[in-house]
Amino acid sequence: MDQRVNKPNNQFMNYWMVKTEPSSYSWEDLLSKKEEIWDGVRNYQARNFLKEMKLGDPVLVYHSGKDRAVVGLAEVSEEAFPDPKDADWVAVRLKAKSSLPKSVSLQAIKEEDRLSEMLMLRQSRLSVMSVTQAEFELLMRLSK
DNA sequence: GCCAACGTTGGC
DNA sequence: GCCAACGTTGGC
Repeated sequence: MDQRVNKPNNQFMNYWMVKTEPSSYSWEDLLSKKEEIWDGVRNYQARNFLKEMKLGDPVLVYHSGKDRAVVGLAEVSEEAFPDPKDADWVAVRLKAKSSLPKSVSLQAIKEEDRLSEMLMLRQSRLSVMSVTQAEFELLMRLSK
């Protein structure tokens, strides 16, 4: 089933999640910088997702490591372009939107049946992944 | 600190 | 093309 939804301008909108290890780059870093090139992704599946990202798509930011929680909401502010460090790969630009009022922990995600199919659970090592509209909306509700 | 799950590399 | 060895990620 196609989980995408029409935007007013008739383009498809997708929902995404990116993982980051806060000790190397945190949500707070993105918040204070407002915008950042999201590069360094060296996995083919993740690269394919980066290439599918469209301007304005919502992007959830997840902290791996000690935090293990979805902490912030960003959006795609520039679609895929060659990774400045290695043109065989791609990067996007992300713009911080808002911190989640309440972060959603990995544990909370695991305890929620309706999130049991999430890619982040099925493929725990993937650092860029798609999120269905239903999953996105439920996560946003859990963050309030 | 350990380990499972992957992904990559290199010998054959 | 197979597979063992190795490196990395990320949860526990």
